[in-house]
Amino acid sequence: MSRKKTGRRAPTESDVAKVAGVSQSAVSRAFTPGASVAEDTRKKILKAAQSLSYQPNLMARSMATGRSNIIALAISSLENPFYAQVVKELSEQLRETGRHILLFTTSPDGAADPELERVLSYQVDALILTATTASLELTLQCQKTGVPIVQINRESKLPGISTVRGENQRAAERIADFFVAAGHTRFAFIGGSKGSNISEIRQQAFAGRLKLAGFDHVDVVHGNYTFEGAAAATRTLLEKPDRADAIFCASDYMAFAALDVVKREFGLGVPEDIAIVGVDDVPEAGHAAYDLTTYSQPAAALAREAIKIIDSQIASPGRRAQRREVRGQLILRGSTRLPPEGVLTIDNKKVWQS
Amino acid sequence: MSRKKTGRRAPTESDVAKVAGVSQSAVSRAFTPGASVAEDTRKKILKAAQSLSYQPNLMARSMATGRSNIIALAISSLENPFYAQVVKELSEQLRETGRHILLFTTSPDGAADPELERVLSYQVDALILTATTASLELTLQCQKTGVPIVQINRESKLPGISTVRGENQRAAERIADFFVAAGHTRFAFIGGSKGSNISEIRQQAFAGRLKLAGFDHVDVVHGNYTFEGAAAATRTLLEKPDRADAIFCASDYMAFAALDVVKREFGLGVPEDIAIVGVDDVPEAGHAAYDLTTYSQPAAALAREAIKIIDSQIASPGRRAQRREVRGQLILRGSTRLPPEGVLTIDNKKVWQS
DNA sequence: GAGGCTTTTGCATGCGCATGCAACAGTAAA
DNA sequence: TTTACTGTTGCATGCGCATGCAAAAGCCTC
Repeated sequence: MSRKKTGRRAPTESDVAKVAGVSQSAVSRAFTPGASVAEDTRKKILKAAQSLSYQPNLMARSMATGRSNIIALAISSLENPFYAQVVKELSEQLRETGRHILLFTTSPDGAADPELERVLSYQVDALILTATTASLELTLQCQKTGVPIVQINRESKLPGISTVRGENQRAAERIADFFVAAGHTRFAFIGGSKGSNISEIRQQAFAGRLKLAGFDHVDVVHGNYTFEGAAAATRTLLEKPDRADAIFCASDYMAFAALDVVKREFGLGVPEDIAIVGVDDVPEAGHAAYDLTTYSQPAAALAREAIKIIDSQIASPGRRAQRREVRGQLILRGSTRLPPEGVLTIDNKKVWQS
Repeated sequence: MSRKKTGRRAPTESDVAKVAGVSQSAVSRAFTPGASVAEDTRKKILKAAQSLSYQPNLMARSMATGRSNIIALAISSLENPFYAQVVKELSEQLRETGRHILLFTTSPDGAADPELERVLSYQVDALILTATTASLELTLQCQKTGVPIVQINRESKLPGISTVRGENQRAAERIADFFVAAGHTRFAFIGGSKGSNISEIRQQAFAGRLKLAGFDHVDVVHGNYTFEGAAAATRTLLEKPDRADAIFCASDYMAFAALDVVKREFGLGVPEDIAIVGVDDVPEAGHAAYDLTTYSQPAAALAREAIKIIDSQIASPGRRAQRREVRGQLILRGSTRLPPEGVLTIDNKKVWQS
């Protein structure tokens, strides 16, 4: 009876058509919003489809329409809760418009990943990169075929790549101001990888602002956005003779490592001996174990903007690449001491508005 | 010149064929390992493909072959680092065989998610569920069309669903033994959701084993596998008059919440006043901020087994559902006091071998 | 150089769906 | 009743690739 072992193939529109006594195209139209079908026949068709538990074959639909409703997401550092959050937000928000994510985990330096070049084989409607950057080849390919690329949290010199990010410049400056206001005098910065432009922007802004306040030196080390890397970087910092009393970390995740090392390995007090600030405001930053002061970078908003860009690029393919910034704020917790003024409580959170 | 604005369509096999001066089928064969093509023509074709930067259209290939090389992954609780790790492992291991993940984030009770029913529209080769369970309808659909389903870390009563899990029973019993050996006398269990069978298995095994040792009562609360939920559950526990001195949490992530509440909110000492043990051994458990004793459940191995099952089911579709267990061990850290004996140090980690 | 083989190639078709076009039915207006 | 539409339907085709089959081209052997 059955075609082959277990695998009788899934029902197709033709099967439904036969049952409903109509043509295959009628069935197709019944499932195409806005197509021309009489209400009666549509009902008849839907009933037949139901009885066969028919599901449209999206691959075939993609072939016919040239639109797959699949968005490729390339990501590194999934162990960093911030990026896990971004993935979750993107997935949920895309789902609202019936789209789904094809996941590519890559190295932090995505430009070096040949696997990623093959992403276009899947006929994805767009490409989102988070915590990675696109190679030149990939970018050209995408432009040629009209596939929008958006990078979240990584800048790009390449034209044709849109970007979404938090307030890097402003965050770094505010943190510098904040440290100064709280009376700190010796500063350090734990950056991501040396190649990460975002990290460098923060570093420049941080150092620049401190210079204005009369502090010429910032101790800079790199944690490569990993926990172990940041821990090692922190050790380097703390072993120096005139060690910092205020550390700005380029991500919360690295700040957690710094906290671990400062408190447990070196037995120093936070914030008495050393103040630590991160960026992102991941949920863990609010947990008692870390209780980290941080400049927020809302994942949901980043995801939303990225999707908006994609949609606008798909709607009008000629469109130029866009750059968007999402606002955040400095959220005060126990890893820093409070400056004498400027502390407000909003929505049950302490923030700093100098 | 150009077809439409920016979007000149991607080159196809026919385009390559024209350039190489062969037929489309020759091109197809050149890209099909094991197909019959002369070495010369293959080279000629590859060169032509290169010059056009041709990429095969995987949608079309899927249509023709009935195999998409896409695996659907449904997951909830992505904020739990354990599951982030599972995603990462699955992604990386699947990539080695040229397959990719189509991501579905769902609620913990996936069976209630109608969106997930549509997963088969994508013609995925298999379906992996982690931290969720499949509905009956979905299961039937999959069986009908021969798509294997594997659940990671969730049991299933439905036939036809394969499962992969850690040592739930054994973990719970070992932890019970361990608590007793360390001299604890009042026990509590913080479970996941009431519907989670895995959580219940652990609870039963934990309570059962304690009973054997003469302890009849275990305080049970539920944290729904969320941080906030576990924190609330812990508060409930600690407010009781004769509160526990040893808590077993059904996941590390919930254990972190418990630690936060115990230490900061109630100012109790860990492990002096209360010992806490989790399950998973996520990287964070080893971080100084938590330093959690836990029964490990290696994500890489879980992913590997899941993929093995999928492969075997794809290879021989008639195959029955499989159930596999991945071994772990009790890793001792600072959230528990050490029993007088049985403590070994292996690979720089303390484990308990009674 | 002819017959028998193997290897290589092209032709034709199908996968499941969308869609332009023509045929058709139904309705209202003349 | 005829005409002019509007709204529905089916037909035919194409999306890009894989593959069975037959034709063609080599290759060997005698």
